[in-house]
Amino acid sequence: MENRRVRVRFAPSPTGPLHMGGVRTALYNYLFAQKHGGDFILRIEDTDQTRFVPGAEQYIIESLKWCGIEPNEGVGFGDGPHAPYRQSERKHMYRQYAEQLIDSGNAYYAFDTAEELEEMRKRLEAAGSKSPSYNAITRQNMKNSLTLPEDEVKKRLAAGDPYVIRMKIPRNEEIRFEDIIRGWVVVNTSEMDDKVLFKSDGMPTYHLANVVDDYLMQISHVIRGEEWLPSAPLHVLLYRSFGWENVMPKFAHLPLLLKPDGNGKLSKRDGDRLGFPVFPIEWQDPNSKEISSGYREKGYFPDAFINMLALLGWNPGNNQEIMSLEEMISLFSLERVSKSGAKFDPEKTKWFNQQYLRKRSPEELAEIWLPELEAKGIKKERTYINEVCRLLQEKAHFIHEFWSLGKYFFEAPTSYDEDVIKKRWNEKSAPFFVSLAQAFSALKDFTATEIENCFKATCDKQGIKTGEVMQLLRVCVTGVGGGPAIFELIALIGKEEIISRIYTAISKFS
RNA sequence: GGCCUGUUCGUCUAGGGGUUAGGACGCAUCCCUUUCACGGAUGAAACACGGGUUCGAUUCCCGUACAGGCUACCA
Repeated sequence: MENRRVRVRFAPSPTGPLHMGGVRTALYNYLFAQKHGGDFILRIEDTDQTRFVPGAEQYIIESLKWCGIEPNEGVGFGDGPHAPYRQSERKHMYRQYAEQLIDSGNAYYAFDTAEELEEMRKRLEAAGSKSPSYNAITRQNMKNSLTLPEDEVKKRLAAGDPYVIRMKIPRNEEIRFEDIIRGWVVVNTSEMDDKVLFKSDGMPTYHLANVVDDYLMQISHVIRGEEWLPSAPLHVLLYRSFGWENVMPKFAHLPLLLKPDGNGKLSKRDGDRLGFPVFPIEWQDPNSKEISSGYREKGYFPDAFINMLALLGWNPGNNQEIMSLEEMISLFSLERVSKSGAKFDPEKTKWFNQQYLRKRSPEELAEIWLPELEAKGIKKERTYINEVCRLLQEKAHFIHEFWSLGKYFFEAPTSYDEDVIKKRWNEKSAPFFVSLAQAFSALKDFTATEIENCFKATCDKQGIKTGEVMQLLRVCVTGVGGGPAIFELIALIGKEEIISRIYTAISKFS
């Protein structure tokens, strides 16, 4: 049991787009599995038919693929020995386990209607109960197979009366388990209620399906969000009731992702309000048609996104922050996951993207940028675009900034930085630029060093300090006051075009 | 309300009975670049509070406060 094969799962329900917190949960599962040479399974928990959202499952699969954290077993990633991996397709498997629990005295049939349950809650509240629930005490006053005569139960079942199966939580017992991240957690069963395990629609609830599937799929570690911590004791009890204690997975409950400002967990609303995506890829709600932005569409690199996410609640113990997936795998451990929730920081996310942008080769960047250029009708040799990318990559956080940062690589400026012109352009400027243009046209090798030498020589000849005209030159050829190394830029754009741009500027400002 | 979990710079975090409490993002100043960015340097900035335990607690224990999660025939 101690040396059992590591098998973990990510088990979302397809009720909407996958939130970045969910992506992080998937990531930690993936890292853990890879680290230990184990399996990572994607299981779709669609036991609630009323909350099914078309497209959500496909969205989850596509998101994981984009992030590069692919399960090696499960829905959308190839069937393994435990197929199917969609709980709706496993429906027929659960009833027998619920019945097994009834036979062993750990569960019972309950026939109460929604109205009767509501009535019970009201009654208990009126009587001053702090937490009105269906439990060891209150179940005695309800309609279930513990209170009804045996033949009435049989009659009701035979008649097809709607029923649920509830867990019979024992009285006053301490349930304890050791969470890898949080240590020992102890809960008394008197705080727990008789949770529904099997619904009247013939589907299991999360609790039953989750435990049964984890058992059947031989899951060794359950790594999930902190919101599951309160129900973990129920799951432990379930393993015990089934007699599966010796193969019960180890638990690790991850801290939550919190909103950047104020308090509370990160929600879709925060993204809208503060202007950042909370989803890995774009999602369109099938009903409202409302679109939620995604990191992919916003121009984030998947590895930058994943790197940022990995460090939100985990750190490798050294000061390294930029890590490839491979490095994360080798460094990862659940013991180094922090206990407290982490506020998401959109600014740092941009920084991560910048780091990855700078690490990319100009060729890779060009490849990504190309469609945008083509859409703009730009036709340039690939080597030229590569060079533009090389010059621009130090200046940007995102590829989509390239165009506004460097469109002058493709077309002459149409506007000029007025502040620079106003400050620097004087009666000596026009003659200087005329002689500079002439000197440029005489150059045989139009290279950065030759251009620089030529520029300095012209300054000397005209008795002008380089500082007086350097930025003017930049504005003349690019229209803007800042940018990449000026002489490299000029060399790249090319002699003829540069000379023409200089003459245009002279006529404009004189 | 009840139960569970948590609390180190504004944020992500390292650390851990004796430290100048370290790093990163962001911010500020300076250097580099006659630009912008990058890079470099410097700076402001934290152990929630109160009791214990101890020679000594930010670190261990207990309370309090605050925060979050859960409290469905949702997951």
